[in-house]
Amino acid sequence: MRIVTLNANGIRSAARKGFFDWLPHQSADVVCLQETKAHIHQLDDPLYWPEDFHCYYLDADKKGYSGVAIYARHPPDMLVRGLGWPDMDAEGRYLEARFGDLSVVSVYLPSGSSSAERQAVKFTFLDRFLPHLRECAAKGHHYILCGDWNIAHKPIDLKNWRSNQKNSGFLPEERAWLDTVFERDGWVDAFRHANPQPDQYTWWSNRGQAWAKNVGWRIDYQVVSPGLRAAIRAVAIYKDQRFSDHAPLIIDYDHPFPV
Amino acid sequence: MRIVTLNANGIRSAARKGFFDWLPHQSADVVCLQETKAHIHQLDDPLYWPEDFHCYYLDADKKGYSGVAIYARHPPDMLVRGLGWPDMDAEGRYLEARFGDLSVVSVYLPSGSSSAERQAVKFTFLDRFLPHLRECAAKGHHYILCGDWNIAHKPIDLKNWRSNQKNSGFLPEERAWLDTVFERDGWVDAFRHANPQPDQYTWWSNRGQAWAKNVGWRIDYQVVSPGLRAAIRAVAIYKDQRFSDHAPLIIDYDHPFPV
DNA sequence: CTTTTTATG
DNA sequence: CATAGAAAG
Repeated sequence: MRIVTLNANGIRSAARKGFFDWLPHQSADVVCLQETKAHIHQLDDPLYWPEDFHCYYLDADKKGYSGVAIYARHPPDMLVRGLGWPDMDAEGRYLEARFGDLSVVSVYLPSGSSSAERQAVKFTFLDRFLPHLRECAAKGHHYILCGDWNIAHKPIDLKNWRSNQKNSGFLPEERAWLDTVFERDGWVDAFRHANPQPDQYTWWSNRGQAWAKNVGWRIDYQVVSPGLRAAIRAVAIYKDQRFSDHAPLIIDYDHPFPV
Repeated sequence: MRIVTLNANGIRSAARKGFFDWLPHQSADVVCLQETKAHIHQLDDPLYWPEDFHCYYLDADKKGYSGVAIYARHPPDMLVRGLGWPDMDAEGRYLEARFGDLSVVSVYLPSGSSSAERQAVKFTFLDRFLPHLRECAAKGHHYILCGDWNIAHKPIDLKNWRSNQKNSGFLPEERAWLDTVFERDGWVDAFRHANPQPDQYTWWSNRGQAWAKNVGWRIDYQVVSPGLRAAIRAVAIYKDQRFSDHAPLIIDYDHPFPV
């Protein structure tokens, strides 16, 4: 079972850069996208409805902003649109597809980098999301939460950790929150579980020479429930092409895809 | 004496397209620009202050909107900024440089194409500009009024005159106003005086294949006072490079440049 | 620095 | 269709 996640930074921009030429060659079972930045009526081109997938979009109310999607090779038994939080759901941040005993989620956590107000929104999301994760855990089935969590967990997860300790995305409170998710509650950072190497990033600023110098952050995750830890087979960050300021995170699982 | 006029559709865009590489080779005495679309503090690059010229900018209050400029090889004796009409002057539409017995003007008449409200503004400008022209004529010295008048005068001055009779820029009232300027008041359309050929345009829509098919309009003029009629020596519309959706209009006059 | 809007032409 | 600005990341 192969799952691909990508913050597209505009699905139409990613399309122009060849994402939909690349995708059919990935043998993906599920594809999770974040920051589609489009309303569904702007995606009438068949390009945005790739063959062999069942495609679901959840848009923000605001045009050109946020938005998540899931493409699934097999039709899900159920689709969950949003978290039941009207303020966050208006921003198109959470889409869940249930396949038998497995849920795959495409989630886009708020960025706090643009203002103190947006950082407060991010903290509010974190405050509410932890109980949500605990409800998921209590359900007793498998979860794979794919997406842009907008937090680098540890110093190994970004190039310049010292200078970023006061910047959104590597604040002590944000890191402590991820500690709780991974270390107390037992969720698994699938990429890091399989790859302990440094310099493994999924996002590079567009400013300066960040990409050329690999000055990046690992803020995109596949976070899996404890029962899937042993099923993590292979992990990869795809950097041969650039569809976005983020790179696709591709993970293979032994767990059979429920059909 | 050579005078060049161009609606730059953004002086920074025209710069990217090589306007300031081309300009030094033109032996221009005066250069008139319209739609600079920049505030002067955004033009600190020396590129925008070409050597061998005295450079004057008149900006609109609104960022990125309208704005005119004059570059003069010799320093003018006097510079007139605006027409004394606060509403129009806030839009950066009129800059006059006086050299001895000659005034050279860079003028950008309002476009009416975006709304009925803007068409009303255009008509208001026309209503006030005719008395202004008569005041100029009464002064008894020479005038060369360069710029984008946003009106094609006669059917020969645009490709599709029949279908444009209800469109701003070729309305009967606008054409009649130019009739008054040229036929009653005796101002001279210098390009047409020297070149009676059809298909001589200075603006082409960016939509479709207007440029490739030469579906254009002649809406940029050098309008000269009657005493300069006999001094019109050579006229040209420069189309070898494209700096803008408008083309430079270059006219040589026998009248010696007053220094 | 980039994507996507919006206003304007 | 293109320029430039605004909002957001």
